[in-house]
Amino acid sequence: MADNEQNNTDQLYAMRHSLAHIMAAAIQHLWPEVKLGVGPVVENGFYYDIDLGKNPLSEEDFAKIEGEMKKIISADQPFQQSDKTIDQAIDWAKAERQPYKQELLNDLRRSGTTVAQDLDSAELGLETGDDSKVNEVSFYTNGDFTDLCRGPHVASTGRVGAFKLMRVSGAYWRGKEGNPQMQRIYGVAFQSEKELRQHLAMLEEAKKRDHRKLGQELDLFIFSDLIGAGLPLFTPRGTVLRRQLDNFVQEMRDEYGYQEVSIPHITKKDAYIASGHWQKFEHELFRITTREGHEFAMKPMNCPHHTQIYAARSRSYKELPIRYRETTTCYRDEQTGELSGLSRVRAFAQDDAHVFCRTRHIEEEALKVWDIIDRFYGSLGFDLTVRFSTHDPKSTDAYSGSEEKWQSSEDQLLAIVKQKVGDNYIDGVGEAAFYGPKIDFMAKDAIGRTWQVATIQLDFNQPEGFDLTCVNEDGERERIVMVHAAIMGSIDRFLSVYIEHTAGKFPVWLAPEQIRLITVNQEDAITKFAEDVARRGKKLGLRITTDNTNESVGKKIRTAELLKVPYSIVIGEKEVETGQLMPRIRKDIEVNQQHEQHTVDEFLKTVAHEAKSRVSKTSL
RNA sequence: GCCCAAGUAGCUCAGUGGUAGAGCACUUCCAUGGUAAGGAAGGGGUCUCGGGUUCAAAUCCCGACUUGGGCUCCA
Repeated sequence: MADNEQNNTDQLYAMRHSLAHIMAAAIQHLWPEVKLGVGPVVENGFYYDIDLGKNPLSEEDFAKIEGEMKKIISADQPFQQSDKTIDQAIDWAKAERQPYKQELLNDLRRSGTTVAQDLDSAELGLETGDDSKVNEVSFYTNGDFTDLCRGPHVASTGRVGAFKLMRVSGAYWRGKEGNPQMQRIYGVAFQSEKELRQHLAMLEEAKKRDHRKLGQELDLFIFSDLIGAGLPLFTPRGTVLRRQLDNFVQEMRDEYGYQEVSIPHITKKDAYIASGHWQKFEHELFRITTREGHEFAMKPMNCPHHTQIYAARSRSYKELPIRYRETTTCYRDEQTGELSGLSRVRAFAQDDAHVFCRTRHIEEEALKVWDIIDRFYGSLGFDLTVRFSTHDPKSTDAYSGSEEKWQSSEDQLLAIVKQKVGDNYIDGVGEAAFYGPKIDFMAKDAIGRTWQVATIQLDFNQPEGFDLTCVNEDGERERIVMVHAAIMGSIDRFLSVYIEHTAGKFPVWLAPEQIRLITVNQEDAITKFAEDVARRGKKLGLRITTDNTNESVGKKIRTAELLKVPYSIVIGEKEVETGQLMPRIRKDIEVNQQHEQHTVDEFLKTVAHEAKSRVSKTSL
C-alpha cells in the first residue's frame, strides 16, 4: 500500500472511530440514563452498543440522534486524550453509572486483559506492551463526553467526514449468547459526501439484485408457510438453472475420474458417532425415531455414507485414488433466526465429492479440484481469493486428532496453496473443519462483495473413525486419507450469490428460457411458422417457447424483457414471407446487432452453439 | 434460540376501533395488433393462525407461525 493510501486508511479509521464517540455522546445527551457498551469501527462505518433498558430506541429516533450529532460536529470540539490508573478508571465508571465499562475495567485489572474478544482490546485504552499487567488506561474527551478509548481520533469533532445512521439491531453484550441483549446502532461513514453517496447507491443496487426479490420476479423459487421455513421449492425455471450449473461441475469432475454414487437421505445415528459429527452437531440434526424405537437422522452431510461405499470391500493401493461425486440434498436443523433466503436453509443440495487416497496423492487430487474451481468460477465471471483455513491451537477441544497430525496435514495443504498462489492468500486461523484443514475460496461478485463458495478439505480423522484402509505394496493394511471437495458448496447458497452477481441476467447457456417467439397475431400461417421454429429449436436442445397469447405485441415484448429472456423474436407476416428472423437481443448480451436478419437455421444454430460452449456473449 | 420490526387478494401496497381498497396478475368480451403495458366487464380476501379486551377488532393486548435487520452458530 502506498504511503498516502495508508494515511487515508488511517484517517478514515479515526473519523469512523470519532463518529462512534460522537454518536454515543449524542445518545447520552438525549437519553442520559443510557448504559454504553463498546463502539468500534467496522467495514464501511462504525457502531455503538447501548442499553436503554425497557425503552429501546428505534430507527425513528435516528433523525433526532443525527441532529444532535451534527450539533456536536459543528461545535468542533477537540478530542483530548488523558490517562487514568485502573482504580481511578473504575471509580469513574461507577460515578458515571456505566456498568458495562466497569465490567471491562474490572476484567482488565483482574487479568491484564479483558479476556473476551479482540474487539474489546481495540476499544479499551489498552497498551498491552510486553508486560501484560496494565496499570493505566487511556480516555478521550470531547465536550462533555468522556469515554474509555485507545484512540486514535481526529483532532476535533468537525473533521469526521460524511455519515449516516443505518439501522439498529440486537447484539449480545460481548458477543456471548448468555449475556444481556444490547442495541447496536450502525452508521456508515466516509471521507466525502460523494463516497457516502456511492456507498448508498451500491446498497440500493444490492437491494435491486436481492436474490429473494429476483427469485420471485423471475419465477425461480418460492417458500411455502405450509412446507416450512428454510425449505425452498424450485419452480421449473429455477430447476433449469440448478441442473445446468450442476451439469457443468459434474462434467468437469468426470474428466478427472470421478464416479457418481447415490445414497439414501437418512441413516442410523451410529454413522455420526463414528464420524465424530454426533458429539459436535447432535442438536443440529433432524432426528427420526422408527416405530421400533431405532434412532435415525436426516443426513446433514454425505461423507459417512460415501465412506461405506469405499469400505464395502478391501481396496488395493492400485485402485486409489477412488473419487466419488454426488449432488444430493442435506438437512440441518438451523436456528430459525439464522435462516435467510437461499443463503441459509434447512435443506440444501451439495455438489459433494470425496476422494479416498494415499497421502502421496493429496497434492495431485487437490490441484485437480482447484482446476475445476478455476474453470467454473472463471467462466461465470467471478474473481476468487483463497483462504487457508487452519485449526486454532488455542481451542483444542474444537478439533479431532493429534496436534502432530494437524501440523503435518496443514503443512501439506499450505504447500499446495503456495504452489498455486504464492503468498496471495488469507490466513484463516480457527476456520478449519473439526476433522481437518481446508482451502476455502471466496468469490467477489459484480458489485464488489465477497462470498465464501468452494472448498477443498483434507480429512485424516474420518478415515480413522471408519477404519478406512487400503492394502499396500507390502500386503499391509494402510490408513488412507480423504479429500472433501465442493465446487458450488451448496447449490442453493451458490444460486443466491450467482443471482445477485448477474442481477438475474443469466448467460444463454443458463437461461431458463433462451428464446421466446412472440406472435404478432393468432393467424394460422403465423402460428404454424412459430411452431415450426420452436420445433427446430428444441431439436437443437434449445429452451424455446412461444407466446401466442392474445395480447398486444408491445405487452408480450415487455413480459419477455422482464423475465430477462436472452432472445425474443417477433413473428408476423414478414417473417413468414421471408423466412428471416430479426432477434431482439437482451441488452447486456450484445447491443449493436439488434434486429439483424438471420435465416431460421442460421439463428438457431448460432444460439445452440453459444449455449453448448457455455460462453456468456453472443456471437451473432 | 435471542433482540427489534413486519405479515391485508397470486404479486406490490393503501387502509388505525364501526359493511375490506388500488395497480398488476387471472377470467370473459371487444379490438387482429410490428419491438417495453390497446379497451371494457368480471371473479377473487375468515385482513397469517389461536386466544383476549370491547356493544363492535384488519386496527388494541398476549401467544404461535412466517418474513426482514442484526446477534449467536455454521460439518
